[in-house]
Parts: sequence; structure tokens; C-alpha cells
Amino acid sequence: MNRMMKTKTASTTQEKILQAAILLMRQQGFCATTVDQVCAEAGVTKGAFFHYYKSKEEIGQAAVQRWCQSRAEGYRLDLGDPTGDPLVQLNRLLDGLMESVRNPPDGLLACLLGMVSQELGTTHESMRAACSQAFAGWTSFVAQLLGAAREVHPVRIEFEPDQIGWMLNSLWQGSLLVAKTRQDPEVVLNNLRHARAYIDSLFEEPGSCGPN
Amino acid sequence: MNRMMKTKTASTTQEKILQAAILLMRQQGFCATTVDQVCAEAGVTKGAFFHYYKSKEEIGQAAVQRWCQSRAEGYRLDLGDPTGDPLVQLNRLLDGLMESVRNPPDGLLACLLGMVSQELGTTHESMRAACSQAFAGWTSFVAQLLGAAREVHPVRIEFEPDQIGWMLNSLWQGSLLVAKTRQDPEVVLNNLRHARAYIDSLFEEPGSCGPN
Amino acid sequence: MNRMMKTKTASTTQEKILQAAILLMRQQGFCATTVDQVCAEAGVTKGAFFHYYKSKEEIGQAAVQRWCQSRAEGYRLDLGDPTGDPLVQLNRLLDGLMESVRNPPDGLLACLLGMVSQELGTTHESMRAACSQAFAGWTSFVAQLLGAAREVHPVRIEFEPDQIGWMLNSLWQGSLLVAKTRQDPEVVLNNLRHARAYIDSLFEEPGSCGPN
Amino acid sequence: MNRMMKTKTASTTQEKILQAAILLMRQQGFCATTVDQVCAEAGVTKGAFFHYYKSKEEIGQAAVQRWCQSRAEGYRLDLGDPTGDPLVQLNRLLDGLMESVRNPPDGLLACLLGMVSQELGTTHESMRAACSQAFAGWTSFVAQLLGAAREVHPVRIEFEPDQIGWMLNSLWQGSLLVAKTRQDPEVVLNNLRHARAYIDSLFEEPGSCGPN
DNA sequence: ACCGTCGGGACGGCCCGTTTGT
DNA sequence: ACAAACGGGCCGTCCCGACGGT
Repeated sequence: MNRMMKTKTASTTQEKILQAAILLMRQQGFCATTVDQVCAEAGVTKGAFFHYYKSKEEIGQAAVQRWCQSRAEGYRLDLGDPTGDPLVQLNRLLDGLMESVRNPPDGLLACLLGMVSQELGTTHESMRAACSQAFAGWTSFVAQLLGAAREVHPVRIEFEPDQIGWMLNSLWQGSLLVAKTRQDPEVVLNNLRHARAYIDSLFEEPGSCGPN
Repeated sequence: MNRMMKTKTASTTQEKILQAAILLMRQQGFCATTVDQVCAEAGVTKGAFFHYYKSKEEIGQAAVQRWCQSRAEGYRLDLGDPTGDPLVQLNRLLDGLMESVRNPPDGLLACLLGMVSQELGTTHESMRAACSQAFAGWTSFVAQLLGAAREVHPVRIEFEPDQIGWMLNSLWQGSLLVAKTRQDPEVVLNNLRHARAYIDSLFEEPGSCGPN
Repeated sequence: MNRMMKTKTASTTQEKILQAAILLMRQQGFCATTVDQVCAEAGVTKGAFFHYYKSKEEIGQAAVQRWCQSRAEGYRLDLGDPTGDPLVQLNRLLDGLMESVRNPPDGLLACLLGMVSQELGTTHESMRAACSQAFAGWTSFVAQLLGAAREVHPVRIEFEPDQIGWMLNSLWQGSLLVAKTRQDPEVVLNNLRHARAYIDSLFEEPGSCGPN
Repeated sequence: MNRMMKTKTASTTQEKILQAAILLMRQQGFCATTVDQVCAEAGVTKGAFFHYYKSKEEIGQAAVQRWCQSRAEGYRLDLGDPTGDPLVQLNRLLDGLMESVRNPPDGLLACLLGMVSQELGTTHESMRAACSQAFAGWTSFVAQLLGAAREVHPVRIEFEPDQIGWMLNSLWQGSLLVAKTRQDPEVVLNNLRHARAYIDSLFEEPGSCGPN
């Protein structure tokens, strides 16, 4: 019962801290985000912070994990019917990304993974590993769809599903980076359209994507 | 004579500071790089540092500018004969990028612009603007080649040179990010190959480059 | 019980810091006193310092306020019976000053207000205002005594109590300055005697004090 | 000829530095005044500065000396006929002070000696000594006048010329301090009037002072 | 278990008074 | 007379532990 209440509101102290950290690190990056800022944003004191996370790095890890997990949930939902045409599912995934560009979470078009792996990739091994794993997860997710699509759709050009997956991943991260720098999300949308066109070109018949 | 020595070695104190800053910021990012580190790396004292740059932010700006400038010189050289086929020139540019992946400057596969715009894009307006301009410069450079190619090569699919330019830019930045995270530059190479394939698919006859 | 301990010793960390600051600033002035020195003198670390005072300027303000407050308490005690002859009370006040010259607090004949207002009067508006208010407080205190004295003692020369108050204030501050420079407190004593003589000369009968 | 030009204009590099130092130190004090500020104000480089003064302390000394010297010249002029009544001369001296309050040099009512001796009296022995000597000079100057006055005017109250001199000195310095803090020079004027009244009261017949 | 106050140092960026070479 | 370089110092911040109350 106690647990239910807590879980339901989802606004426990720990959760507030974590959400504050995610938001701030997406905005400013890991190293520019101070523990004090996180506490202020979450409305708690440092005592509370260090009760739940024993170091700044630890909350960094937690933030990455939580971010990936909630993203993954979203992707799953975007796919729609899991028994349908894999190519259609892939297109739905891309549509989901586009939608998340037009209505980004917290009004902030930025991916925690991109931020953290850029900053800490060279210096914080454990953080890098976490991000690498997260990237690999998403990529294999896409690659599986592409592999399945290859089974049911005649192929025009031979391709490696993994490679395409990594390319999509890279393009997505790079697009967000450029969009942030240009202060214009349009570039992400355009890039995703080109990616879709490229994928379509790999198969004999064009994908079922609308004009989007 | 005196002047010659100074100019020739090109290793003035200021230059050493700037190079040290560029290297460290490519490795660790702007905010994780301390002035002390830069001084140590450059082998100078803090007095010297603040003699030439009045703040950390100022050297950040200088580093970005210098980075763009030296990159731009490299691209110019990669193109080869400026009167030749623009599509060939574009392919040479991509070859140059690939080469720079296999033999990255300072043995470090990382772009200062990506690092800085990721970290500071939201928080330091002036830095963001500088990076945005640099991105736009490279992109329009590519777009011009594509536009010229359209004049001399029959087109199979209509395309906007600017959009393709931005896509290449995004893909490049994203690839570097992913490569760093995976600790494997191969992904950059693969992505560039796909990009080339996509560009080729826009024209009637394939580009004049082998599989590289 | 717990509370008692803390209150009783009156030697909390914050208090130690404040006392150290007051002492050092009386010796060396505001700007020559470093936060490190204050911490060393108080036997605490910088962490403790900035926990209680968020800037050097803030502790400057606090020091001035505390100084005035503890001085004011002293004056009150010097006066003796508050229902007695105001002229006698004034003389007791001067006696108190003289006593504080012969036995200065911390063995240091220097007034924090004089130090701070001299150094920062032109540059730190808030500090200047605080000192100005403190000066005005002391002066009106004296002026009130003089005004009351005028009611009960026949006057030989018309005078403005406020003006006399400011003169005493100025003479006191100037005397401390000169005494410090000459390294001889005698000048303060002499000046106070002259001041007393001047005040006596304003009334018909001489004050009830001996030559002290 | 060269020398004449230089001396006449009184605008040699060294002189400009010295004047800048005096002005800034009167405004902000010794320790708040940086060498850079002095150079900027004087319009010279640090090289020039350290060419003429081998340390900050040295220019402090020079500033004090120059200040005293130019002040002394002024007093001499204020006295008028040196063979006249010493009491009249003393009154002229006080008039001169009052005039310098109404029209302070550089529009700044502040005495370098007061500033420096307050700040450095406890910490910089050599500076303290210089100020002490300067104070003693002015005081003995006044004391001599008082002594001479005692010869030609019948005295009503016995007094020590030196003591009166020190009192005037202290009152003057204290008045400047208070005036700066209150941001109102009026207090100096009032105090000087009271001082004059006190001096007059020492002699049988009133001094020849006008209403001033 | 949860959370707040207090405190600890180390380091961050920047500036300051100086010396050196020219 | 000056630009370049020097270090060490200053103020303030940061991440984090220790302890006490609830």
C-alpha cells in the first residue's frame, strides 16, 4: 500500500532528483551541471541527494539508464502491431522520431546520450560503456527490423542491417547536434526523410511511407 | 631575421597555448578542460596564458576559429583540380574525410566543433553562433559542389543541394560521436560509404570512384 | 540542552569566523584581509567560511554591524544611572572612551568603522551607507545627551548638539588615525581632554569631572 | 631648454604616473589601486611604470612625499605676510583649509595621508613612518604659529601649542573621513569653525576671524 | 530509512606585482 | 620604454562526508 502510493505518484524524492538531473544534463551537459543545481531544480537539499546517490558520477549513470529505458518504451509503442510488416514498423519508428522532434520532451530537443557520450566518451570509461551499450541496443533493434524486412521483401541492393542501423543512429545524433547549433529542428526532419528514401531504395518496391 | 625565426617556427607561445587548448578540448570538452591543464600542456605559466587570452571563453572562441580555418585549408587541398568534374571533387572530399579518419590529427578522432556545440550550444550563445557559422560554411561548400554537379550530370532524382549538405554534415558529426563511444572508427567509414552510395543514386551514372 | 551548549559557549563556528574577520580588518583593513587569513585565524576551512557568508563583502557588512552593536552596548554601560545629570553621563562616556584607549579590545587601538569607511567609502556604496548609519547613531546618541544637558544647565554659548556630536565623532576617528600613525595613543587622550574642555566651556559651570 | 620644456609642462611620463597614482590612491586607497589601473590612468605601459618605480610600494612612498610637498606649498601661500600677527596667519591657514574643502583638488575631498596611514599604518612600517613624519611636519608648523601667538597675545588659558596642533590635525583627518562617509563636506566646515572657536577661547581677546 | 545542517579541502578561473629580453 | 612571460595568490565553487533529528 505504501509502495503503491509512492510508485503511483512517481514523485518520490529520488525520482525528482533523477528527473532534475536528466533535464539539466540534457541542457548543459554533465560537467556543467552541478549537484547544487540538481538539488535546487528538484527542490531538495544536498543531504537528500547524497542519500540516494553516492556521487555525481553515479547519478550520471542512473540518468543514462533511465533515459534509455524510457526512450525504449516509446519506441516499442511506436511500432504498432508487432506481427505486421517489419518495413512498416520501421517507418513507424521513424515517424515516432519525427514526432519527438516536433514535440520534444520538456520542450528540449536534446538527447542525454549524445550529450554524455560526447563529453565523457574519452574520459569516463564506465559512462562511455553505458552509452555504447545503449547505442548498440537501439541499433540492433533497428537491425532486427531490417533483417526481418529482408525476409519478406525482395531486395534491390545487398546491405548489412547492422550497418544501416548504425548509420541511422549516427545520423540521428548528428542531426540533433546540428539542429541545436543552428537552433532549427528542421534539419532533423529533412535528414530523416533522406534516410527513409535511402532505405526505400534498398528494396524493390517503395516503402509504405506517406508524404510525412 | 628575428622575425623570420619567429614566423618560421610558428611555435610562438601564443600558438602553443592555442594548440594545447584545441587538443585538450577535443579530448575532454570545453568545460572539463582547465586553464591549468592548457598551461601545463603548452609548457607555459598562467601569466603567459592570461597575457594572450583574457578569459577561458576567449580561448574557446579562438580555438574554434582556428580549428575551422585549418580544416578548411585541408578541404581545399583535397579537392584537387578545381576545374574538373564537381562530382569527382566531391568524392575526393569524402576520400579526404576517410583518410582523416584513418590518420586523425594528433591521433585523436574528434572534431572540436562537435564537442563545443554539443556542450555549449544551449548555454553560450556566442560559441553556438560561431559553430553554427562554421557548419554553414562547410555545408555550403558541399552544396556548391552538388549544385555544379547537377549542371553537368543528368539527375535521376530531384534534390536540394543544401539539404544533402546538411545531411552529410550531420552524418559526419554523428558518426564521430558514435565512433568515439564505440571506440571503433569503422562506423565512420561505413557511414561515409553509404552516404556516397546515396549521393550516387541521385545521378544517372555512378560516380567515378571505386569502392574505396 | 543541546541548544544550551551551543548558545552558552557562544563560540560557534560562525562566531569565530566573524571575530577573526573583525580583528584582521581592524589591523589590516578590508581589502588587505584575505578570506584565507580569516579562516586560518578562526581555525576553520574555506568550506565553513562560505557556508556562513556567501562573499567577502557579506562578511564585511556583518563585521561592521557586529562591531557597532557591541560598541553600542559598551556605551550604554558607561553611562551609568540613566536618570542622572546628562552632562555627567556624557563625561562618563568620554571616560569610557579614554579607558578603551588605555585598554583597547584585543590590544589593538583601532576602530573597524574608521578603517572600512576610509577604504571603501568611495567605492562600496553599501558599506559606506552602513558606516554612515553607524556614525549617525553614535552622534545622535551624544547629541541627545547634550540636548538634555542644555535643559538642566545654564548655557554660556549657544550651540547645536548635533554639530558637537559630529565634532566629537570626527575628533575620535581622527585621533585614532593619528595615534596609529604615531604609534602613540597619548594623542587620543589629549584630544579627548581638549574636547571635554571645549564642551565645558559651553556651559556656565564646569563639568563635574576631575582632570582624569 | 629641453629640461625647461619638460619641467614647465610638468607632464613627463614619470609625473603622469605619479599624479595618476595619487589620484587613484586617494579614491580607492593603496591596496585597492592596482599597477594596471595607474598605468591606464596615466596612459603608459607597465614597462614604463617599472622603469621609474621599482615596486608598488615605492610609488606609494613617492606619492605620499609629493602629496605632502604640494600641500605644504599651499599652506605657505595661505599664510600671507609672514611678519604679521601669528594668530591672523593661523586663521588664514584655517581659511585655506576651508577653501580646499569647498574646492577640493581634482574634485575629490580626500587626503592621501589619511588614506594611506589608515590602511598601512599597522602593516607597512616605512609607509607609516613617512606619514608620521608628514603629520609631525604640519603639526609643528601650526604649533610654531601658536607659540608665536602666545608671545604677542595675552593668554587666558595655559596650553601646549603642540597639543593643539595635534588636535587640529586629528580633527581635520577625522572630519574628512566622516565627510566622505556621509557624502557631505559640511561637517568639515562646521568642525573647523568649532576648532577656531576653541582656539579663540584660549586667548584673552577674540581672534580677528571674519564671519566665514 | 530519510533528509537537513554543517563542515572540509581541493581546485577553478582570474589577477597581480614583477622580471626579462630588446 | 615596452611587450612577453612569470608564478603565486585571491575569491569563490564544487563534490562530498559527518552527524543529528525525525
